[in-house]
Amino acid sequence: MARNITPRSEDYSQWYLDIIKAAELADYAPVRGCMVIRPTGYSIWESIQKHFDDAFKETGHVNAYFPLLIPNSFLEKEAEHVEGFAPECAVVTHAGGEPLEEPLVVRPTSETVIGHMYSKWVQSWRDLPILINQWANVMRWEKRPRLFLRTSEFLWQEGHTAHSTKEEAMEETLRMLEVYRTVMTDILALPIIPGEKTEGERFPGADNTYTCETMMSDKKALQAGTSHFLGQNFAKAFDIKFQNRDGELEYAWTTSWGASTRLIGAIIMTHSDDDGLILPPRVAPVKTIILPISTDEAKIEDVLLPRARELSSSLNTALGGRFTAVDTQFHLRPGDRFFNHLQKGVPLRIELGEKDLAGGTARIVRRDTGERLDIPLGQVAEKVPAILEEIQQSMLKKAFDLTRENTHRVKSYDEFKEVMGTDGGFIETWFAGSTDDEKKIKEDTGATARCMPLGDEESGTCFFTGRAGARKTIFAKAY
RNA sequence: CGGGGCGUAGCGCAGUCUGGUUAGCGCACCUGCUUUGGGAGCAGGGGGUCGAAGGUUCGAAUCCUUUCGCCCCGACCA
Repeated sequence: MARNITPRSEDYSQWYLDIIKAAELADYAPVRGCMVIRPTGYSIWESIQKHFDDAFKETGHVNAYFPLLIPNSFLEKEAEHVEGFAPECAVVTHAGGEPLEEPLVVRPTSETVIGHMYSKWVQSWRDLPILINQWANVMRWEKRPRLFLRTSEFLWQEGHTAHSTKEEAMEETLRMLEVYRTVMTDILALPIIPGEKTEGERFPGADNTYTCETMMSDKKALQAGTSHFLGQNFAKAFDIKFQNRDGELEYAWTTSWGASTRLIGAIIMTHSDDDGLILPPRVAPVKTIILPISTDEAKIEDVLLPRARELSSSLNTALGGRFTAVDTQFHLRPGDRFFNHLQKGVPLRIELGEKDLAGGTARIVRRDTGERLDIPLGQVAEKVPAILEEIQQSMLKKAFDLTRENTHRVKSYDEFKEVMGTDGGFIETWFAGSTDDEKKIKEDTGATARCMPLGDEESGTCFFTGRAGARKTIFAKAY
């Protein structure tokens, strides 16, 4: 048992923070709400980035970089946008030792500056679509920060596209939602429910927002990524116009979509246990750690280390990358070395000691189940990929099962309140209420409308208003 | 911004109510020896302007005033 991690059942928030500390993922920065992402945490982010970036490239997007500072006036060009973001913007008022003529906003998101640039770049229908993504930091001054889930500065990617037709922009919005769903499910092993946001939960300035909602192990919902159909709102605000095939001027249709370092928080809260982090193999920067174990220094040098390096090399070949590391912390005793990698969530630990060598095997220990296997040395490289894959599938299934088991169907508000007051979790129901109705429900129960799941075109009777034609909606308490 | 906690060694804390030796304990760290397949044992050692600033007093970690910060719970949000 870990002695530096509060049990999850005792204090969920503290458990979450303890894991981040024990796994050395992040640390508090001197400025409130800001965090330092430590090397172990950052390598997870790099892995997430790689999988998303590949998926973006496969769907025809290219990367670019837009500046951190945005003229204050840009934000004000889109009424809903400024209303939504102004309260949480950090503003630069001085530079070069003098007050600035116009304050500069540290970007909370980049729709405005990108809209400005797109209007310069777009003249003809031939200039469309523009399919650009950027990896960047953004700043939103949060009242109540939490490591990875909500920090004042965070890292993310934001895709920004412009299209000549509404249909094409809507297709792009849903395509990228599906890209998110796929990577989050297949790589991060998160049980994603893709859906449409209700009006009250929309991105400021969007006609429509789509989301990937996922359940954490405390049964609360986390918004893991969003894709927005911006209509012509930003095109009109920033004058993104093109001449169509008939020679007429039209406003472009734009989209934007983002996912952030919050995903690391999602991985922690979905998969970890009381011993620390558990990483799904496909996202783990180190998938297997090899620990040579012996008290005999000469034996370590002459026999164990060479065998470990050999094994590491054949494992890397089998896994198609540098995914294996050899632990050389010989100043620590074996127990300390086990816990070190256990807490950091490495999916497989391979112990290579004198006893193993004598038997011609290696001991392989699964992080997710603790299961131990003795495998003949010659077969390790061949068998490990399948074991990792099994871990991946098993973790995803476990997470999906939790979601399924904690999703309740209700028909009335009384039932709704009963469920939220006891079991919690997700509530799946029919809803046709207004934004004010959502506020009332939140005041009463703490739950908010998370999304209206896609692919569910049936309609029913609203549990709150009694109206017919209501849409299937998921409610939950959310991060 | 409201409510509740808390600031004493890297981390976790005792001491504060009732002012009084040189401010303690556990873990971690350093050295040595013994150990070593799931978080070792013994011995020795280093490390503190007690969050900050004022005040009361012969004397303040302790009492008074002000202030800064952090954590948790809410409202706002990826």
